[in-house]
Amino acid sequence: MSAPKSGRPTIIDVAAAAGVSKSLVSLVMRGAKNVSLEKRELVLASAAALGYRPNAVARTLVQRRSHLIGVLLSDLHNPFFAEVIDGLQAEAGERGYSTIMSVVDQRENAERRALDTLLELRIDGLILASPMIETGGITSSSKEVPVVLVARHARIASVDSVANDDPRGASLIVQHLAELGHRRIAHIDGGNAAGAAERRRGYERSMQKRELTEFVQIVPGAYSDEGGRQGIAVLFDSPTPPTAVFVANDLAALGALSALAERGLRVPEDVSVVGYDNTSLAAVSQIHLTTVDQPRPDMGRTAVRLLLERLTGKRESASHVLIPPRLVVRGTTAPPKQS
Amino acid sequence: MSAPKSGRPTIIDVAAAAGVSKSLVSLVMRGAKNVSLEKRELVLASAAALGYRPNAVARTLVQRRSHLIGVLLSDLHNPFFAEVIDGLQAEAGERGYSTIMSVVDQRENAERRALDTLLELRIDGLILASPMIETGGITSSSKEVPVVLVARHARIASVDSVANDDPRGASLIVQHLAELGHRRIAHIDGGNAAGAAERRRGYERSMQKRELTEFVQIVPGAYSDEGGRQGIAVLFDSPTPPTAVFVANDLAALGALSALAERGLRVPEDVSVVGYDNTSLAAVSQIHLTTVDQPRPDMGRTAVRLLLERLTGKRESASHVLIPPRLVVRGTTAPPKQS
DNA sequence: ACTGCTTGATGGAACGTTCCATGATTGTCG
DNA sequence: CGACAATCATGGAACGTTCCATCAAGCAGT
Repeated sequence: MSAPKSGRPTIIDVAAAAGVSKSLVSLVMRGAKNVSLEKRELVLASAAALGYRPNAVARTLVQRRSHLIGVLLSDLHNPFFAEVIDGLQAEAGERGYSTIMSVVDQRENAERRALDTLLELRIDGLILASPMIETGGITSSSKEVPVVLVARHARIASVDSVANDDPRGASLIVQHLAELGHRRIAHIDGGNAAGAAERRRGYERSMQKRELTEFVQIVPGAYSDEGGRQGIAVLFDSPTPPTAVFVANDLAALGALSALAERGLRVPEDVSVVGYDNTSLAAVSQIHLTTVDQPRPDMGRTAVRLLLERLTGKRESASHVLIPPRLVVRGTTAPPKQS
Repeated sequence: MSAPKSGRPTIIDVAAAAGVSKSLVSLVMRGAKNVSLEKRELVLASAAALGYRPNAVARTLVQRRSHLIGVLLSDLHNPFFAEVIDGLQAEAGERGYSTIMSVVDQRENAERRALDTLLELRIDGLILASPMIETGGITSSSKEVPVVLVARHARIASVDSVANDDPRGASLIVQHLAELGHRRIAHIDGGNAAGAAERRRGYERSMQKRELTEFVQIVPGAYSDEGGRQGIAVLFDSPTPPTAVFVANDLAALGALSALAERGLRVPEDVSVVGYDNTSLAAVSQIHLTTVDQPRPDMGRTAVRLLLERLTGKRESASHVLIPPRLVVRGTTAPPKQS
């Protein structure tokens, strides 16, 4: 009630203004119910008048929990993660948690530093949407807070994970193409990028199950424009080119489409092409690529759910969730040409 | 030295283990120089042995500053922001700040809530990469912490901003096309989306300056596939179609390309097309769109720099920075057909 | 009228740091 | 040799909350 005081008003200033104890102000701010209506309104009025804002830092210190979930993101450019984050953020919000994200760039130690920052802020849990981080860092973090890995299969027992069922996605593609009448279905793979091995394996097994083993043809590629181009070069310089190509991901599929166009081959009339990931690129009308969609928001939501199960002590053992993918048929697939 | 104590080790535990005062441990952890080598190593050894990690929450409370920059992001899907964030994060890191991001989704009050969370965490400054937030929210936040607006022109005196020089970008496009020999240069605009008015104005003025006023032709569109398609329909149903089209942004330019292809018009042989934004789409080899690039990482870096100028009290008045764009010539522009 | 219960309100300790004033030990210089 | 710095180390207050034990007042039951 004397000097205007510098800095932001605290609970104590509000208490003084309202003529009550700081404890009571605390109770009101937290919405406790054992407070008389009269005092509650008095306190709220004083708080509003002073422009009081609760200090989450002080609260975190005394409660020893922040209600904050840390998210480490390796790459914002990959539109894949944007939707994972959407789901993640929505689920966290509904459960009373906020998320704070740290994006990691390519520089040395950036991941380590970002991780330290998050852990020093005393986040309650950590979600890693980062394929690059080394296993050592993950396990050591998981000693301090629960950790969930997204979009990457984990071998680590102390850590939960949510990933796409890549073999299943590959099998959906083979099924679609086979049902259209294709038999010469080739695969341009993604090298050793995340999920590439699983997609390759899924393709192979699915071909075998359909007794198309003799038509299995895998050529090396990469998750890039160039990777797709090279794959097409190899496949269509051979004496027995395929009638359909399953390319490891959408970006590579675009490269494949370009390379086919340059060879004068029409899609889908001459060759069918399928990608993987259902990136925004695939939906563009000029491209209109048949591909496989992963329910990305679901993956984010599931990650939060797994984390909270650990936080509330509902589960002790690691849980590894596989999310089923979905085929999205667009304009790059059709029955094979009658020859 | 007695019971193992539950919870994480604190500075006091380290002090006890090393047989020194907590103040000394604090000095060592902060890298102060008035500490003997002997004690420094002793403290570091104990800290490592206990697995001590500094608690940023306690530090923030006593220092009354968090060294945290809050970033509010309206839309992760727009690849535009991904690179802004890259620059932002890099610059902040170099200046000893960490960033925490909150992504806002479409739900009611989401922005308000995200903003509150950030402010309650006592961030030192706020960067808004969010075209949707209402002006009222911005000004009231700017009373608590310095605020910088990215990629949106501000009329607010208390807030700094960094934006692209859209009129300049538009003029680069007109210049490029004019130098190729085009005179009938049309513009498909972006309605009232961010920057659209500036691009339209830039186009118009630049045409006038080159004495091409009689060829100015603006048709309504939108920042979308469909917007571009509609623009093409209007332009090429007219008796005097243009030889070149400047489309308001890349996505709309894609729609325009599709629509032109459907009409049997070749790009760039029959018509030249230019987009704006240099999104990853534009670089894809199948599209290879001539467009205008905004130095997005620079915009992020500049935003942080503006913020820190305010934080350190180096500047009091608002600063509004315009970043110059750059023309990226690819395969969708060529000299007009001789007719 | 006394006990015990409920409701509403309170003061003080605690959370894990940093900062400040001060203390102890040594070295330097006239 | 005494005074005075310089160097290294320390204890306690403060930061803004929450939590806990406690208390005052009112009320019901016997």
